[in-house]
Amino acid sequence: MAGAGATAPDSAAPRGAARRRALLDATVRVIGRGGIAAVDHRAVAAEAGVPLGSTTYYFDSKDDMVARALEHVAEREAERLRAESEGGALDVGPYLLPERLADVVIHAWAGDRVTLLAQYELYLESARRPDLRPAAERWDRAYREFLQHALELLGAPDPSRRAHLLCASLDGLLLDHVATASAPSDLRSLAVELIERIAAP
Amino acid sequence: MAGAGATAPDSAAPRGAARRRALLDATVRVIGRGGIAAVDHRAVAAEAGVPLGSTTYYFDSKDDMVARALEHVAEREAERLRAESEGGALDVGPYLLPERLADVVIHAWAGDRVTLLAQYELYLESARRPDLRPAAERWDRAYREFLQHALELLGAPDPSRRAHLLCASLDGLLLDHVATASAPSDLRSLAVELIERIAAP
DNA sequence: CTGGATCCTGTACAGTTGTACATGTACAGA
DNA sequence: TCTGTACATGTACAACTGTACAGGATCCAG
Repeated sequence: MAGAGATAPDSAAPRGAARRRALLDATVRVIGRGGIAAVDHRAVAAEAGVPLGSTTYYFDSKDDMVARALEHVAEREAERLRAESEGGALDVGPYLLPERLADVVIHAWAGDRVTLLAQYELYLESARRPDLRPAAERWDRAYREFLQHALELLGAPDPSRRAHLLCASLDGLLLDHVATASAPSDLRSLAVELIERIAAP
Repeated sequence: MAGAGATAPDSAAPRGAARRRALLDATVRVIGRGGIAAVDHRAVAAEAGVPLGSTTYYFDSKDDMVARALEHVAEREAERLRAESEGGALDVGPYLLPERLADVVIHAWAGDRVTLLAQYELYLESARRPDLRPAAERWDRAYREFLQHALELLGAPDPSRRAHLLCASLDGLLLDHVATASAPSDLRSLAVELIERIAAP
């Protein structure tokens, strides 16, 4: 109680944290629906249901807003994958693992095309803005570690390289899916085949 | 005048065609460097070295400009792949074909990161704008037909499905490459492995 | 040469957008 | 209760952007 902050229940979560998060979610939705070109203070504020002034209170600039939005989704995805990995999502036999893996990778996104589009948009933006690279790289790393773990369970050789390959391939598959709005069942079947082929000795 | 135009040597290429193309190329460069968000009449005009007024003369609107830019790159890519396929680019033995194929897919892009970024940006935009879908689909189809032809040469079963899989996977690999600016030699080696695995019986 | 079509461009302007800031309000600690 | 700090927002404005358009240059058939 003495020394470090005692009475404050949550010094890491200042009062405005919820609103800040709401603004970030709104930014992601705006990007998903209209691309980064559609991001402006007024659109984001309206989407979040807050007044215009809030956007300049929580973010230094428009670029900052986009940068935080990337960190936001990257952090969320990384955490989700870690949780999925530590929880027993992959604890099925090697025969079922490819299906299970495909579901984990796909399912979380299948329902939310807008967020998925925003993720690609932000990922692409990170190719152009060096300040966005660290967050994008953490995201990538979490994704690959997740896949590597699965590949190890499948007994695939050189799992690090295979994870790289699988990460990129599945990304492409998902991009194709989101662009063409293909049927989810087709996507799943293609993902499973891809996983099996890349895991094969 | 009577009947079909006789004297006109090139009724399909009106006088301003070159300038129009220059504007489209400029648009692609602007997109590649700053995303679709960076596209505005003045930036494109400056990039093309033409006055502002030209942009409104050749395009109905900013959206139209972006749409034509997508059609421009899609058409160019489709033609390139068809030419590559009909010229003997793939006429090597099945042992060398994967390497050759990887080179064709990669090499044309390796040198021009900006154009590649623009292509992804535009492809993503086509996921949001229905009017861009036809061009994006023609692009996709040309890409897949090229890959299918190669897969047939490799004796892969179900080449249509495999081409779909390979198309998406290579796209993902390239996206990863362009985002992380990875070494081209790594990219090539990964692409070859992917081709071999997807072509395998 | 003439007339008309096409090509071209500088300028103007209304609408939009990023951002600053003055003016508050809520709340924790003294 | 007082006070400082974080939270909040309406308003203002300079800069930017899309687009219209008047007027001019160039070309070519007749």
